[in-house]
Amino acid sequence: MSEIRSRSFVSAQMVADLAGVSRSAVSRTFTDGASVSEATRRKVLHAADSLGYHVNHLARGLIQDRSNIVCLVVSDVTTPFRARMLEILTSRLQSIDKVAMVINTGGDSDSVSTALQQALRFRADATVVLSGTPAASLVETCIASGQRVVLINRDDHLEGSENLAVDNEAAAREAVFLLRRAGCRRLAVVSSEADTPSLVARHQAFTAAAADAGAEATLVRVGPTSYASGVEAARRLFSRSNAPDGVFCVTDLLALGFMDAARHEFGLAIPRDLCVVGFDDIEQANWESYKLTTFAQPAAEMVDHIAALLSADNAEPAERRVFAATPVWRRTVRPNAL
Amino acid sequence: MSEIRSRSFVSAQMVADLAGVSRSAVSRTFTDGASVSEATRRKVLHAADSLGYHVNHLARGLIQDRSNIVCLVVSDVTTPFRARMLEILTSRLQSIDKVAMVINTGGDSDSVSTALQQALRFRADATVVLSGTPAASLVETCIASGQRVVLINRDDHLEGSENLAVDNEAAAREAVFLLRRAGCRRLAVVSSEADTPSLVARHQAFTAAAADAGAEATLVRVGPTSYASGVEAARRLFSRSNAPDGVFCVTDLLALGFMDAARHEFGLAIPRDLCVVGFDDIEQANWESYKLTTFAQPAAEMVDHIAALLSADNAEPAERRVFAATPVWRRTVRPNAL
DNA sequence: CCAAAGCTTGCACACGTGCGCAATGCCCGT
DNA sequence: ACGGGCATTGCGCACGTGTGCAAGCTTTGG
Repeated sequence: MSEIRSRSFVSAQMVADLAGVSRSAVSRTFTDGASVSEATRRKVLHAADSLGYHVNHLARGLIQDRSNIVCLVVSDVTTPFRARMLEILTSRLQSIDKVAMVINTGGDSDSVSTALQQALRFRADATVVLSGTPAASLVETCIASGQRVVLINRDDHLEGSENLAVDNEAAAREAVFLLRRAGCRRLAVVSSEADTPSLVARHQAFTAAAADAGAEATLVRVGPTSYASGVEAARRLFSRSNAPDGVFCVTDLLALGFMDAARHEFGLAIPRDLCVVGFDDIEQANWESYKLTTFAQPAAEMVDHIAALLSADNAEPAERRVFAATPVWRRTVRPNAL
Repeated sequence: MSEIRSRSFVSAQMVADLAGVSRSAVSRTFTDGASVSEATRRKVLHAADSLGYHVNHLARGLIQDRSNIVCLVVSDVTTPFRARMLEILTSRLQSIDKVAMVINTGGDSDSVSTALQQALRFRADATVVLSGTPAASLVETCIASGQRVVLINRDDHLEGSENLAVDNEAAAREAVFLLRRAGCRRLAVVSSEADTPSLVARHQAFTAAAADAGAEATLVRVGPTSYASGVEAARRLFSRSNAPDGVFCVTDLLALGFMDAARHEFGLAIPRDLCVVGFDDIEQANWESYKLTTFAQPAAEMVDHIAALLSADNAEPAERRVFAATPVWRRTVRPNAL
């Protein structure tokens, strides 16, 4: 039984032959709003079902001016916040009859270009860049080809792209306010060495806001944006003299590592000895061991907005849309009245 | 400036015109192993670059017997283990020149069928089912059409599908052994109400192994497979008399919730009062607040195996491949010599 | 009973590509 | 010089689909 396994998808022609109608009738049966009589429609559906026919979306995408494919460019999917964006985006896209093609850029900007090329090659209707910095020239090509390009948390506004961002500055200012109201004297901000625009914006805004308030904030940047980096940041901050008592971590993941090290390696009590504020509101921030006070990114709203952008087919002028990050009060910052 | 935004991808013909060659030459330039002289190749590449040309993979997939698309059917992407599988799978697929199309089934088995239909419609080379139970008839259609179908942690061996599984029974037996060696007298196993075959296999094997060892194990099944369910399971187990002192949680996520509730709500010390064993070895299991002793699923090896399956084009007889889950020793089980 | 109008249906073209086939040009050995 | 072999090139077909157009059929109104 060494039969050759070759592709043998059933085509509309085969369905038409079995149903005794023309191929057009088959095509119309599976096209919304096309004119088919109920009788032939039933014949076609019956034949299609018994043959296991499914419309070839590759061929359909060749004819129509949309492939119903949306490319998601992302790196580091294991990061809880990214995973959540993926979760919401994929199911939301399906609800508007599109399908997600996920391209993992593995971090380096070189492969972001590769990702955009894949988006072009598969004639994606749109490309959503969740992480990484795309080459401007490729973005131009995408837009010139009629693709939509959605950039999330990028500073550089590329001509013709849609931009979503979170108001990092406001959140960072509010973090300073919360920590100082809790009575914290020595502030610090923990970030990573990644040059992600949103992370840089957060720690820069934090130090600026601290300076405005007459306080000084030490900045620590460690490795990648991970739990381990949070641990390492705590080691650096608490090994030196003049250790901070109020810390803003630009990411929940950093905050959780930071808290664990502060507690278990340095015996600090949170929020008594140390107040911590995070950013993202990942699921783990609400775990009993952490109960991290943090800023929630409105992931669902952002995805809704993206879905609306992709559904609307009018060539509206690309606008930058800013979302507010709202504080989620838990137990790592002392309450107002100290 | 109300110009209509219409799809205007550049085709091979346009490149050919600009380069002064035939369209075939353009096609061959972008086809591996085709015969093109260095001179025309350069002309074509130059023209393609200045026009922003990218091969249309939809059209290519129409001709060839492979689309280079692999469909990943998954639900609940935020679950750390699923996110890790996605992370590894997407990047591994890219390394063998395939691209991942992710279909989120949102849990219900109805949409698993929808997912398989999408895989058929986009003429995917293969479909990898990471979660959910696909309808047998649709799987048959996929295989009859020449698609590969890879099922992960499914019991029912569907004809023609490739099956990967983890040796849940062996791990569950070893969990019993570890807990009894640590001196635990009253065993329990925490699972969810989901009918995922692998989870059911784990808790069934655990109770069976416990019975073999002359011990009895209480089984608690709570809601979905989540952190919150672990919390709830702990509440149920420790509110009753005869509380367990050795618990196997069929998932790390359950274990972490279970530990947090045991510690913070019931004041138990781990591993002194209570030993806990998990399964999956997600990143959070290694966090300082948990340091969970668990069984590691060999995600990378499984993905390598999938990649090998998809690269090989021989129609080898579908075989069920079982991977061993190896114990990762951390700090939630008392060491051997008590 | 007839004309007009509406609904269905089949034909044929187009989408962008890979590849088989034949033709052309070039190089080399005798 | 000449024939044979080889690399390169262009032509044209095929892939599976959506859709405009015209023809056929059915219904309706008078």
